[in-house]
Amino acid sequence: MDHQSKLDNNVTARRAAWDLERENLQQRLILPEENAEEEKLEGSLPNLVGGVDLSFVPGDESGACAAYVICQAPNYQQIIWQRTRMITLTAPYIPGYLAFREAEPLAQLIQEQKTERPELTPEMLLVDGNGLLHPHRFGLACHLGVLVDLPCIGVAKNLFQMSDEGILRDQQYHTGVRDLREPGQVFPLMDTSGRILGLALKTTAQSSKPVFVSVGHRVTLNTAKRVVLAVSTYRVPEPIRHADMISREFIRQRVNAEKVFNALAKPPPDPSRLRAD
DNA sequence: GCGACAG
DNA sequence: ATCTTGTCGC
Repeated sequence: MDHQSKLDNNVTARRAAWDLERENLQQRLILPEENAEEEKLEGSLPNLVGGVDLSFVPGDESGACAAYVICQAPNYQQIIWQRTRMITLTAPYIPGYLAFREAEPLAQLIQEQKTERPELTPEMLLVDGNGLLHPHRFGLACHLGVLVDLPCIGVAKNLFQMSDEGILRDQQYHTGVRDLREPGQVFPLMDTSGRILGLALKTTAQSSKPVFVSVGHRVTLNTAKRVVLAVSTYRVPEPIRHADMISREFIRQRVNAEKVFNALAKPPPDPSRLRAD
């Protein structure tokens, strides 16, 4: 048995276990009817919107920084609460199984906030990744939404192509996206059964590329679209953009501190040794 | 077999 | 996700 097939077996075994775990969580997923009272928001916008993201240590498979921010209306550029944490990831990134790598550490940050500052719990949580727009109809936004039981929206920066499902960058897709002119315009992403799994949404006039919005948990696609648009000053919604910047900066600081430490700990190279032989 | 592949 | 600076354009 060669090395490559051992790796393949590990991935296969992992997927089988994760599929069972996913099916259990999936039973707790709540998807409100699109027409049903338009939820609690009823055309209004949430006052507090949360955002989560991870940044990674360059050249390190498991080192990462998790960030969770809460932004406030009206423009959601103001952060009223934030936390970052260095974490060690246990699972590899396998396409379709992102949640099993990222959901747990993010859920911990959110649960801590709910305990320490329950009054700041956001009415909506934005996640970097997909929700229903997923081969198992249960992406990170669904997974995390169920874990913390918060209304949750998935916002991906790239389309997760699922050729078997009819979600692909074909001619129709390119045409539809090219025709997005104004912020708020969408191109529906439909699977082969005719179900709309998500939207390619143009968030700002400047951005040529849309973001890919899908329902996570306890939210309708209409509300998801409305909220994402409302919290977007730039292409990426503010809460996610801030979580991204904060976690990146944390990593950058940490890597720099390491360099300084190593420079002081190791003896500086002795130039005289270069021609000492 | 080939290409695709959220983060 | 990350490796990476400047550069073209509004």
